[in-house]
Amino acid sequence: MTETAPRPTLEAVAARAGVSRATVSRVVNGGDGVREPLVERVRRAVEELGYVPNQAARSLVTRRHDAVAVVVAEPETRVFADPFFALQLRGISKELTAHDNQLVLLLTEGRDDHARVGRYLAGGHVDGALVFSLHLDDPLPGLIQRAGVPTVFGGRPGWSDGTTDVVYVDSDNRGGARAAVRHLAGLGRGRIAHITGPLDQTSAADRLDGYRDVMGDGDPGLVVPGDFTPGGGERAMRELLARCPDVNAVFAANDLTASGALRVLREHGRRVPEDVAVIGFDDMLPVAEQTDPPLTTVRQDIEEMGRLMARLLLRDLDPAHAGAAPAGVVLPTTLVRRASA
Amino acid sequence: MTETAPRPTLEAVAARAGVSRATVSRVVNGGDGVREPLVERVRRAVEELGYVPNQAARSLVTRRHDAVAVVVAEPETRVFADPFFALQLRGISKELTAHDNQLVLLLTEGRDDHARVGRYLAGGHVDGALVFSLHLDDPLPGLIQRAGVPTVFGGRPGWSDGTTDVVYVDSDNRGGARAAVRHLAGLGRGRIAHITGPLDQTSAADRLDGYRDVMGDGDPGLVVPGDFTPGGGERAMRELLARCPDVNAVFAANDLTASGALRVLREHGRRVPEDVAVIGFDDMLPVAEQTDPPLTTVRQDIEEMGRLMARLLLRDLDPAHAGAAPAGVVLPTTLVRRASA
DNA sequence: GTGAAAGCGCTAACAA
DNA sequence: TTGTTAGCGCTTTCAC
Repeated sequence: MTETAPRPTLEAVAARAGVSRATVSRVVNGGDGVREPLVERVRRAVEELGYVPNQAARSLVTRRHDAVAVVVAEPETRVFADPFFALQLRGISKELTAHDNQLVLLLTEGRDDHARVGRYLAGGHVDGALVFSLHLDDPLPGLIQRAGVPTVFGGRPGWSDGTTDVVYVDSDNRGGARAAVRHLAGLGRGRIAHITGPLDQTSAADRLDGYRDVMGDGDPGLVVPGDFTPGGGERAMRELLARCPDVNAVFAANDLTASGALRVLREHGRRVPEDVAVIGFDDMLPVAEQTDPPLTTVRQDIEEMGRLMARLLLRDLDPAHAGAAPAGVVLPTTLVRRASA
Repeated sequence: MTETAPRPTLEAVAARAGVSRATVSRVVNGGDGVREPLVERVRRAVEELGYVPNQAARSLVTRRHDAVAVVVAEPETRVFADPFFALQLRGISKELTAHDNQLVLLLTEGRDDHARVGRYLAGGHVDGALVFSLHLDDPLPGLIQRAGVPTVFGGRPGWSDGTTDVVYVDSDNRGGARAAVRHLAGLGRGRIAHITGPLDQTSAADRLDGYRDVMGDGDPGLVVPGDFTPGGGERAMRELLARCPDVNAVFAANDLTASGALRVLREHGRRVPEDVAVIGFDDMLPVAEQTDPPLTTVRQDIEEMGRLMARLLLRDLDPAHAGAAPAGVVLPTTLVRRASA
């Protein structure tokens, strides 16, 4: 409907400035090696004509796209139900924007989409990819690596055995979990339970490992499965209360889980933190600050993770830094004390 | 680091299949008007060589990109704090994917970004744009329209006076609000309050209008400002209780607001719904189902809104439908009864 | 320092 | 139906 007015080309700018196309091109791309007065003339012509380079034409010859794909596998709605994804995306967006790169979002939910994403990446539409690999058995990461596109993963991929050279950014889930459990122990709690996340995700598995680092092979009945949702937290807490009525502390795999647990504790008349101390994970503000009582939790800087992923990828893409990629970056976590523990 | 193997070109495929480039091009783009045996030969050559069309070269001549920008203005973190945005994005993504279009995400947060987005859209990188215009005074929509890119807005833009031909998708905020308030009235409640959203957003303004449609010019003290957050809901509810202790029903501008109100009501020993009935808006499952008691609310199908936005834009982009764009589409809302009213 | 010219890989007239 | 040819708008040697 809106008729596309024919946009001015390099040619037009060159004509107006009274120089060659090559000179205009040079000016547009930084202006090195062009004498000041000419630069000025060209700049003015660009301005007057409202010239904007045709990216397709440029990509055709440079083979760069200044675009990065962000691949989000979301078999479950959960990915969308918490702000995690959005925050990370924001971090990524900021960093890409700062380096004049575009963000192409690829949402997948199933086998068909995998093939599509593989094709797209292999098709050379983008310079690199940022991939969120949530599940241990996700075929996507492998597919993507085969596509031969420089990639940075968000969260440690499950199959990363440490020897392969995958680049990823992760939080120190294990260390954070340890800090949480130690804090509970330091409060004098002897019966510390853990409500896990879905253990096919490395983040959940790592948090469980952290718990075990501190607790050793204590009462296995104190570990109950959750799924990162409030509902899962409720179910787990009920089970816990039934099985180990003497539990006096809970380390929940994330804040949402903790909020569910909190609700059940209240229901059962257990005071928090007096009777049962509770710690979450994430420090998702809208959750952690709104619970009753406000949640002590392990904070991870999600937006920073996103930013870092983008930074790593762009560096990898930059010819100047070719091949200097580290295997993985793990961001620290910090314990945020509120009222629940 | 990963060396890009030189990808095969049309030329190569043509050579291998023993046909001309034009024929290969035809086959690759649908294969109309090419005899079956040739189609077959070309297909095989494509397969064997692993040929993938170079999108840049194609765009250069077709002036199509099969890509759509999604512009999200998010001056506030709030946009990210609830799953609204993510759901809409998902709907958009699904629809675009189904039509082989890519999603370029443009997140903005401030003046500088506006200019950047304007430049990008004017630069002809994408075929169209989907824009979320949240605030009345947002300069972005105007900027974008000036860029001359076909655009569909998410939510009625504030400046849309109904006469201009903006294309947008919105929920029936006003009708939904009316339904909610009528329901409360039908419950026999005489003192129905409204906690508003930020009134510089059309959705919030429309909900207030809906409330007024039913309540007329009743006690103005029953309308208190909120901001779509739980905290805002708490503050508003406290104010309400202080000002109109006889309030026996609350229509909150969204679920988050309602959750805050609920908390304060509980604090004050008011039973819900016996003493005060409460209705929210959105039917954000993680919120509405988790409140105590579960929230009666007005549901809007957010994912469908996203899908519809994409569909409208793609139709507008399709030469076959040129210029047949409707002004705005308003999706119905439905009252979901749970326990709070 | 600047310009001329040769493509990048593809599509779309136009011929055959 | 198939092939030939002329660009799309840009960057980039290579002369000048």
